Amino acid sequence: MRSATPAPRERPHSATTADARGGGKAGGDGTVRGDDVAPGDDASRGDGSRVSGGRAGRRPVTSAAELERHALMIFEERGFDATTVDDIAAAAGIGRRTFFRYYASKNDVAWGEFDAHLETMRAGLAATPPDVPVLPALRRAILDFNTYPAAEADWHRRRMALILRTPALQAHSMLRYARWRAVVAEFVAERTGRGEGALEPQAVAWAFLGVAIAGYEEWLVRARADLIPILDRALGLLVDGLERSL
Amino acid sequence: MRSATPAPRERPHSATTADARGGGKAGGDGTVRGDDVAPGDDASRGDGSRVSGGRAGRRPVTSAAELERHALMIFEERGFDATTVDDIAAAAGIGRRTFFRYYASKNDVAWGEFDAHLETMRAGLAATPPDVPVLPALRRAILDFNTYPAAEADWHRRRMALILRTPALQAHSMLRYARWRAVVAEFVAERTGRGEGALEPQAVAWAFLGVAIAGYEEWLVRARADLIPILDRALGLLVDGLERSL
DNA sequence: CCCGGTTGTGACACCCGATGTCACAACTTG
DNA sequence: CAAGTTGTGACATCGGGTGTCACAACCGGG
Repeated sequence: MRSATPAPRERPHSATTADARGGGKAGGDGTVRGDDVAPGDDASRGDGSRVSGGRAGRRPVTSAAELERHALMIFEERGFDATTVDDIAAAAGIGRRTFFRYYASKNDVAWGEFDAHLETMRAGLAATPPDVPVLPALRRAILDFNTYPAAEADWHRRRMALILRTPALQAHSMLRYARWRAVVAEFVAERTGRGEGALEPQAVAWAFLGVAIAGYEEWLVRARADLIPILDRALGLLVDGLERSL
Repeated sequence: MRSATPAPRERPHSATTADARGGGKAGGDGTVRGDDVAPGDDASRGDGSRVSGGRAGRRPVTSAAELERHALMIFEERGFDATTVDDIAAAAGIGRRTFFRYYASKNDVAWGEFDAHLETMRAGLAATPPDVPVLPALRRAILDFNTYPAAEADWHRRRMALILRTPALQAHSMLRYARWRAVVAEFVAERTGRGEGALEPQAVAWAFLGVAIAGYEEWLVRARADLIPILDRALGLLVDGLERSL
């Protein structure tokens, strides 16, 4: 889901991209930050064969996933705040302006294709048998939502560590969380026959979001632990009642 | 707590402040946004009497509270994003740079003296009799924390509406919430004998934060409702157990 | 093989939030 | 009045984000 690198082609006329500095009214001397990295270290195709799937127009130079990889590595190496968009763009071999066509902001890179993933949770909740009570249904759906193939576990951990430990990203994540909560609230509203904006669905959504994040933070602290059991314990606090669990 | 306007004095040599535009290398034509508003509409003292409390140095031209008032009004009128820091500074009759000496960012204006207020909650929790169970103690403390004098109710509503409905502020608020959660978690940790960073204290803090915000949102929707009963109902969801309340 | 339509990129120009620096204003105390 | 202290304003600079426009690269069809 995360590695769909499009068919790579060799880059003709790539001479200009080295000095790809956007913005900056400053007529200065250049301040070349990133070095001229090849856009992808994937296997390069020798011939100029046409592999395009009948799609019109110029082929993308990179992909959102590849940008995300570059960005995450630089973030980890230099820190999120100290990394400029130009750094990421240069590392990916694209211009600054192009970066913003893949991601709306520097913050958004960290979350990748969260929204698409979220849709699967919505669908999963909608498909829950009606005889499963609301809270256990949520518990199950949230666990599923956060279940990743083992191969991606390390990647996921690094991504979440970045998100949950960088203040700017913590803040920005609120907007993602809002959509996540909307999905949960929608389900609770439908199940309990209340309006989606009513207190109970919203409160439940908030509460589940909160304990889930607490679970994530616990997971990040425990070096080699599995996420799911911890998350399950956190969700259990709500499902079984806080009082009984303290 | 919020209205401590310092003794106003007439402003000598105020001629320059009209064109108080900071930054901007642009040698453009000016783009004068805010009009030259008087810094405070409070009663002006005629004589130049010395009322200072023995404090050395130049007296502040304005105050954080006054800036907050100006800012909130402009935000409501023009929208948060469309309001520039220069607008606020101009309205308050100060320079842009001076604004940032009162508040670290445009976002921070909205929250005012939240941190100071938070300390009282910490103290209140610490002073809770040990025979009161954890969850009811939290419920009580949170209600107290959000109890404002009736005179400030409208002000508080407007402030929270701004915060909870402006994406940029929603995001930024995460950082305030983190400190709020830390206070709650500290209390729970002490009561339950766990580490402050352990899963349960953090989860409880998150959950209470969440339902409290849900309560606030409900309050904002209901035009003339009181905050406290709604908030109490939201907190009750956790204290009494989610399941029993759905 | 050129031609128009489509899609992606790069350069340029700007806006605005935020920060460091420094000179100067205003006030207190001696 | 001089010296020390505190607040303010102007200047310069950085970096994220956006609109615009020309151009590149690919498609199909004539």
